[in-house]
Amino acid sequence: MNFRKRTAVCGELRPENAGQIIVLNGWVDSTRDHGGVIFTNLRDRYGITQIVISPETQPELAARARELKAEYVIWAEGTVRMRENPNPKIPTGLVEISASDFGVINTAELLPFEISDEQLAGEELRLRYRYLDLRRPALQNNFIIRSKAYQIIHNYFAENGFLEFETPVLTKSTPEGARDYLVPSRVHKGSFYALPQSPQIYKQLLMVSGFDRYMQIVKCFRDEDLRADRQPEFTQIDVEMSFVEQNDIISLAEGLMVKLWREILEIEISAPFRRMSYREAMSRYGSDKPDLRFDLELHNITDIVCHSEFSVFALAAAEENGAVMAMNAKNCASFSRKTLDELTEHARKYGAKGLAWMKFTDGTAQSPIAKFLKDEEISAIKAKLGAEDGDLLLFGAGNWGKCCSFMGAVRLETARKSGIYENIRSKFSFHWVTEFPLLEYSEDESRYAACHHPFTSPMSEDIALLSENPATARAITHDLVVNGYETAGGSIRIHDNAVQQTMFDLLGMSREEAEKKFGFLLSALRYGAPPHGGIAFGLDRLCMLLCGSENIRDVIVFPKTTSALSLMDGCPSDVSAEQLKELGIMLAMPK
RNA sequence: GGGAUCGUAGCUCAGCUGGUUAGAGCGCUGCCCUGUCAAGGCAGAGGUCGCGGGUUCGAGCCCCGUCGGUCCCGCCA
Repeated sequence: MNFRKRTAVCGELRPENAGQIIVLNGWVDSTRDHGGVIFTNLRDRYGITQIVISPETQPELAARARELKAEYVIWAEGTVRMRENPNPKIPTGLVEISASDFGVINTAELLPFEISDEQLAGEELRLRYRYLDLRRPALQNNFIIRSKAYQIIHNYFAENGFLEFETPVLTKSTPEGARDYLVPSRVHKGSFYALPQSPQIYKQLLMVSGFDRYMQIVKCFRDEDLRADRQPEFTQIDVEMSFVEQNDIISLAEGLMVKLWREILEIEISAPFRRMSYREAMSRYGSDKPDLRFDLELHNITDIVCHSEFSVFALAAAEENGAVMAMNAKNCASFSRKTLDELTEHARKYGAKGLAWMKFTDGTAQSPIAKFLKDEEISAIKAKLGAEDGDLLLFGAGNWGKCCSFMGAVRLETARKSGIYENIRSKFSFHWVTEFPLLEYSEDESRYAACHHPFTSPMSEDIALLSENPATARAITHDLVVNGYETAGGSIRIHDNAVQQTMFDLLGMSREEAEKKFGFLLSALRYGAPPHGGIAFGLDRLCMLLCGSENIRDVIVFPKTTSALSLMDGCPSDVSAEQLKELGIMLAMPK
């Protein structure tokens, strides 16, 4: 043993410990040498404790203390005592350790950046040295929260009679959904496993097996481009239940949210959460995952402007599924021309051709399109949107769905630009979006694709629509939206083989193909499948919200960059020719 | 696949319209200092301006390409 083992940690000492002789282990956070007195802050994951050495009475100790550098690992023994000058900024700030001895356990080279939450180094550098960045108290706190969440989740589901399973990671590639990560088989050259996008089919099969209540905290993999809230490998809380209807799944999920927020943040959130249909979410907020911490609702003014002389409005209104949508940005008449241009540019990114605006000041409407609108049209619009002096109205026109979604993007951007965002940072909103369309038509592939996944049950009242007008059929789905993030999603599944076959038919999948890809599931559905459904939570996004972060990398220990690289270990990387040969793989694109 | 933006000292950044020897704060090194906690004072070291090419009498700055970070669109059952 080359060090004195700690008898306390750096975050725990308080005035009541005064007089005790203790030993601390930790990292040198900083040293302040005043000549006549030397202070060293020792840090571990529990906190920071100040150690004091007095050169006058401890010349040998002081000489060694002057050799200490940032991030050395040391042990220090001493007496806890009250400080002459307390530091109210840290929990241990009332006490300090008067050192009697210390030793260096390990030295550290000069770090590539300072371990500090105050001024962050570039993210590229911090990712390259992720193990050092993870020493930062703010990041450590995120993983302490994440760890608490694991415990709460396991307990919650255990208390509710759920069994935990581990489903395979080497699985079968399926045609629907995201791009798969593939793993070549050595034994069967030319064949591949896929890493799971989610354990969807396995959990359904466990229902057929009679396990009734399944849960798993599980890694999932999707080979798609990254975002601030999306990583190629991420963690789901995967849940499936038998003999249930949608309400059972929803209330179970609500119970978990209440418990997480209560036990981690000491915030009481009220359940049941508000529910709205997909159609309502799209038409009122322009998003299937609206942020309901603020209003800025969209209004359909197609009826008011359908005969307008402003041709953009009139043409959109005349179009099939066309619409003119408007939003009242309260008190935003002060937006500059530049800000309005930026909003328009933002709308264009989401497929808008343009964005019209109208400001109300001193009782008059000021707008580039005012000259095309009749007074009665303007006053009808004003009345419908409740516009008053100081308000800014924003208008979008076009296909209803597209129009709603770019206006939804404008809604969020307006919230950011108006300062609404600043006031809602510490708020939380939870709500459900249900009744998603079962299918959406893919222009690219000239066929329907499942909105959720191909095993999602249609609403019973919409089953007839599957043959008449598939695009209008709704599914029994439930998405949990927290602060505008899709935090969980699920559905009641098809437990009837005939309905499942109908789905595959609609997806343009031949009987042979369906049999080849999903035959095992179709078989299972013929051997006594209970009605079942479930939900999967994005654990990383949940943790991000609990940590008050807007970036998923803050809650993933070793994340990838936007280009899916791991800067720390340098993957993905070359493999040897021997490895490739063993797998029967030849590269078509040698570097 | 596309758009925006960034890359200058170990770190965070400034660097004007292209013009002499590229700056600041922090950190680092040395010295001083008895109560700091972003300690303070004095002195010092430290630069392939991401990389490659081009324009120009002259490029950190302009142009083309490329690599990397971030954010977004598409994509993400």
